[in-house]
Amino acid sequence: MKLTEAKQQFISSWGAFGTHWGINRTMAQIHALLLITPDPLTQDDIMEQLNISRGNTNMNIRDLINWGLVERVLMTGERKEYFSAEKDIWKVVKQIVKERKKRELEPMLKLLDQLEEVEGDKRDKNIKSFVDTVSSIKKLGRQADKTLDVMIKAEENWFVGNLVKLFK
Amino acid sequence: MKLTEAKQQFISSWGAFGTHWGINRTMAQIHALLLITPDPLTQDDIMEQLNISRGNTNMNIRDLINWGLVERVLMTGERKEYFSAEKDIWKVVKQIVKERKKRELEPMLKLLDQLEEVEGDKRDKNIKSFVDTVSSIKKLGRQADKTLDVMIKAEENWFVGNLVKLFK
DNA sequence: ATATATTTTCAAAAATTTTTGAAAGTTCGA
DNA sequence: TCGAACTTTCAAAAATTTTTGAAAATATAT
Repeated sequence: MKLTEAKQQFISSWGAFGTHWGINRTMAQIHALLLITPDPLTQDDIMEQLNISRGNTNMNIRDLINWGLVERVLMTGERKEYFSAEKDIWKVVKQIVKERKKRELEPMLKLLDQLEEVEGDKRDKNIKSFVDTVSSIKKLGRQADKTLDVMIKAEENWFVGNLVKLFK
Repeated sequence: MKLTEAKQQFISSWGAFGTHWGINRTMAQIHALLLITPDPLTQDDIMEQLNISRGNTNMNIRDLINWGLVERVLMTGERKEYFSAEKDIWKVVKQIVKERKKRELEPMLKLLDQLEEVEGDKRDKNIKSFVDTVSSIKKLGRQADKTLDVMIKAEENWFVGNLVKLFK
């Protein structure tokens, strides 16, 4: 397979992949493009390579920056802004985990705390079933939260080494 | 908070939560409803409680069954089909992990294998950057794949106990 | 076998999300 | 201060996803 074709494949699969994770196709594609491009790219480069409009490009780059996955790069003597993606995949994964934890897991745990305090007789079958479900989700959620905290701080070696040993 | 309100909140948040994970709102809501309802429900019960059409209900129940999260229950002497969700959250999580691994992670790893074999001189900066990215994603992906395999087989106690100790 | 209850399908409609592109805003050198 | 280069915004259009509901298919009781 030729490089051009391989790149194309990677970008398009990464985009499709993203949609299974609540990330829009274009955002994932821009990320993919920046991941496999050694040098920083401008908005125009990205627009051209992915065939998307200026506005779309701009918005999705902004999102990627908010996610901490892409950064603006200033080239000396150049007026245009350049963009480049973090290439260390372990760092990328940790960053995504960190953000999703903050955006999704933590608010969910907060809500579950409230729901657990539902009024009424705990012997009522309906109340019991509700509280049991909420409690067990909360318990697992808290556990996951702690586990992810450690993961976020860990080095890749730690993950690949220790954890895997444990699993044997 | 009253039970009715708490249930409503849970269902609607679970639905919103689902959309961040590429799952449609209704499917997540039906799942939530079945999780907190002690007895199995019929299609009509679900339609009524969530205010959705018959077709929509039917399709999403089918999806939930395909995901292995809901099962048909036959009530003796009843003609209608009833549905009930697995209530053990650890089992639910494992089932979801298992399915997503099969549907997403494994095909992605297969693709990366192919992409890694791109033609050309590895000293070319563009080829090198591409191959490096693909390889490192593959490496981490394979690791995750193995780790998830162990997790799928594990008991909840193992997760809550051993893993957490390791993390301290 | 027929009538009735129940489930499934799927084309069209509705809702939602994404994309576009032109206008407004900003930055910066001369 | 002006004007060109560049970036950002956002209402409208396009694309995509989800939902509806009525018709078709299937199952069951009599």
